[in-house]
Amino acid sequence: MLDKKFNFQDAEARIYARWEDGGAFKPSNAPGAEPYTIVIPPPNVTGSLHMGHALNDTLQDILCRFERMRGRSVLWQPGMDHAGIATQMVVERQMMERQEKRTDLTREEFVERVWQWKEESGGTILNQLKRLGASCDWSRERFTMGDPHDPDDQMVKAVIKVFVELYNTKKPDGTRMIYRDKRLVNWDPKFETAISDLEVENTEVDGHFWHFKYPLENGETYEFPIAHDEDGNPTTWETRDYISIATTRPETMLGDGAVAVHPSDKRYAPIVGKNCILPLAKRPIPIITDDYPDPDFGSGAVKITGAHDFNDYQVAKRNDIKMYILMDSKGRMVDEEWVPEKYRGMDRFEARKAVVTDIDAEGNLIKVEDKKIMQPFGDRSGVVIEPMLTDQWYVDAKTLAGPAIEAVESGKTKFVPENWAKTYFQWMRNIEPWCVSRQLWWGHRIPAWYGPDGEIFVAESEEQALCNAREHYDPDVAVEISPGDIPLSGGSTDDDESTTRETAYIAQDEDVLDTWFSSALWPFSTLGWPEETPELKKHYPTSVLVTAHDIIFFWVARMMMQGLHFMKEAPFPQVLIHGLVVDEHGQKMSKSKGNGIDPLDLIDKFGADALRFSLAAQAAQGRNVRISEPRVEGYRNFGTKLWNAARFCEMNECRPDAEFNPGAVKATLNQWIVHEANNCAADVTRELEAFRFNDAAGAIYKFTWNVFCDWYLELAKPTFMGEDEAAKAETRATAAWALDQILKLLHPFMPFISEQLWGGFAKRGDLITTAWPNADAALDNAGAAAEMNWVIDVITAIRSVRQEMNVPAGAKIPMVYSGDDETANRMERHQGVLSRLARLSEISAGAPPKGAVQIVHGEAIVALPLGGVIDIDAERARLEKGIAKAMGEITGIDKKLANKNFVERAPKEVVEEQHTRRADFEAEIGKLEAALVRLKGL
RNA sequence: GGGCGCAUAGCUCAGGGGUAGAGCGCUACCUUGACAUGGUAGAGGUCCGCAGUUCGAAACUGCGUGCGCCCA
Repeated sequence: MLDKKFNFQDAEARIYARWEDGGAFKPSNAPGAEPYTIVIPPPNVTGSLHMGHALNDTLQDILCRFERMRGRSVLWQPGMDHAGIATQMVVERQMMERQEKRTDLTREEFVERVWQWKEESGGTILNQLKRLGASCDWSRERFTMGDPHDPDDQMVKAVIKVFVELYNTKKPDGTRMIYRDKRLVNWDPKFETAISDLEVENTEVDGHFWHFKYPLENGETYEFPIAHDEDGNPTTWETRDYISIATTRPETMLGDGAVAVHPSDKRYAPIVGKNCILPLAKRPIPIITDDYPDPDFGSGAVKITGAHDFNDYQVAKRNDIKMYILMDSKGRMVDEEWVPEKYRGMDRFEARKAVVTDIDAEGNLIKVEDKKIMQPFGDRSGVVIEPMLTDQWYVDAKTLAGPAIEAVESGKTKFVPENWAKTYFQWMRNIEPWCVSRQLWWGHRIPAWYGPDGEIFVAESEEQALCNAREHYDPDVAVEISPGDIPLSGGSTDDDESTTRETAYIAQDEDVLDTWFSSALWPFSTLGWPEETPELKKHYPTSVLVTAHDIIFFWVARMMMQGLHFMKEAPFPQVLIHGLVVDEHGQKMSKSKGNGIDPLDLIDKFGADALRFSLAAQAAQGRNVRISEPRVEGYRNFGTKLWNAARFCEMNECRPDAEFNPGAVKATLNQWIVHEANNCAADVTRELEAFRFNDAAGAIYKFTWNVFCDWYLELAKPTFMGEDEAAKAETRATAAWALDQILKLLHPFMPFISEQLWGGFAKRGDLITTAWPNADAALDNAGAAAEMNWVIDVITAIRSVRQEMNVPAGAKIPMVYSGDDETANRMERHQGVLSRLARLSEISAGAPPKGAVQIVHGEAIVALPLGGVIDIDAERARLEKGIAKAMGEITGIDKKLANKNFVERAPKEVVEEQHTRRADFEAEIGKLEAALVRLKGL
């Protein structure tokens, strides 16, 4: 006997272990099983499960379980990425607590610490995924940094190979697919590394707008208009010996290389081409024209700081303006001649204050305005990002993007919903060179070595780099790896060498690769690439990628580019973009808002099944998922409902029968539930195939609760309690079969409770690997459906009137019906359930007795003689309300039918339908009016 | 400034050229032998506004309003 409720706390871990130990998560080797593959969007090794993961992984698990039951050879490939900055940050913070600094250690020692940390505390998220029920093949777990104990780890090999191959690929113009360049990057002064655009969060903050005077060189003056008439023509001028500029970042003025105005701006025409003197630095800089300045904004003149502003950088490049680097890696003013001594070494914010004060002291501060400004922050560090001119490695993303765009344009890869293709195209078509170097210690070290002459040797190994270098240098020169960090130029003879050969020392690049550089290879590196493994052959391309839209740029785009380049085929034919998980008010969950809900808490409280079902049931395409406790609680209740239905089945000895043939049942009730279950299977299958998780979940929910529990089991009760052993046996077997259908269809959504109930009834294989129920048109039975729906409607109508007439719920009352032969037959056949569910004392045929409440049900009239208890006024009102409603419908229909255009142009069936409806309402009114007449006869 | 999306019951949302739906909440009644994490019945809607297409628009198109998100 089942307990009163499902004890998920005990069951979940036990069931999960059984699946895993039984090998259910491994791709099957069944002959003919088509592969079905999903690579997990690798969570960050430092991360823990949040709602976004819960949704993402629930949807993937639903698909995997669904396809596994459909007989596919399913591989859900799990693993994590090494999250360069985040991980380094975590380990450094841990060291800080012990009063240690990263720089106290050598690079090797620090990296060793990171690995140690990973062993001890990394990857908690993977265990959390197990609690969610994720059916990943854990034996294939991969990590973007590879396995440190395996010198031949191909996760590492893959990254190096990709880098080297891209470097060695020269385009027709002679440039390489990976190259080194000096460009403006987002610099994070806290982590002292470049970061990607996507790791920058722009936030509006309260700032200031400082207006400065830049005096003209040699005391030049010009007439500047200060008043205009209605047509905008200047009417008053003043003589100026300066140009007015404004900035939100005053400290950058020390790096100005020019002042730009719009070529059409007449106000400044007289001084274009002349110089002004940069305050403080006392450097003459030119006044130039460029389309960038907006004449209507501020003074219309813009200072150009090419090395510290993305817009200015473009202007400076266009106009060949000198760029002055102002800050070091920590954001402190540099010790360079163009920075006045006073500011050197100052922090950038300190320098800002000093610059403003000093310009004011010079009399060149015009005014300060309060202004909302968009400020870039590092999403990990939280500090203000500084645009900086640095040397970095770049991937020629533009070239890689070509095939990636084509794949989506041609439909080889489809976004679901397809709207997201626009976002993808917008990003891809405007793609910038991809900066892949990071100034960190944790990550894949860039396989590039520098020689003393600046020559770069990119190679898959140190040995190969040496080899390349030996070819490059004069045969007389010995080539060795530099013992220090910096390549030693030339060098003297070695002490212990008897030769007098010169030695060229080469040294490896200090930097590491962007984490996404390795994540981009995930769909093939995890399958064994660059080896030609059987897994790679079988599971690439994967079947679908499931992710939220916020990662389209980060990851989807990059996997498309690398997959197409190295595998010559897109990594997935479909990209399913699901919504974000937000709180019950629609707000994005975030730590700072404190509105985050921990999925583990919900699992503890309501079980993994309830959480999963909540997420799936709300995962409508194009919508965010709002999660709230009451909702999850509701689906926990759904599980309990199912549990109790199963318990009821058990009590009534409904045992699954392997020989049972649903197409051969005799009782209408059983034919009907077979029909309904079959429809449900069709619905769930269709919706899952189309990624409409909410509709799939809705279909199984409705069938379970509103069809099977509310009606089938109730309608079956008289049979279970009756004497007809044959009917009892058939109904028992049918109930067991229908419950089995429910368990199978529900399994992808609620794997634990379904598996538990499946195993609770009979000794048979695990549900997880049981065949999915395919809909079978032969099981449709419209006749049975019509009859049972009629029964249900009669019961509902009687119940409704009982409540309305305040008949005590427990009281049994007689019913008298009149109608045609079919009605009589149905009343006869279903009298048991009618009397039970409508609480009738007897059922008889005949004219409605006096003093009876009368229900018009299709062609039949169901009368309930209530004797003295009936309130004649209330009954009259009830009947009149029914008449009024039907008349209202008829009025509407008549209006349509009176419209010539409708009758002539609407499809025949639609017109016909209106006639039928009208006749039905007409008949109903007739019956209701007759009922009124009888009522008056009381 | 560019792009995307949303507006349907008190709340959260499905739906979709002809007849308006769910969950939660609310009201009343019910401890009937699976289930009170339950049952039965009910109240509740100018489907944001305006115009167009159409025989017919809540649905399709355009404009407007309001609210989100992304990119500059």
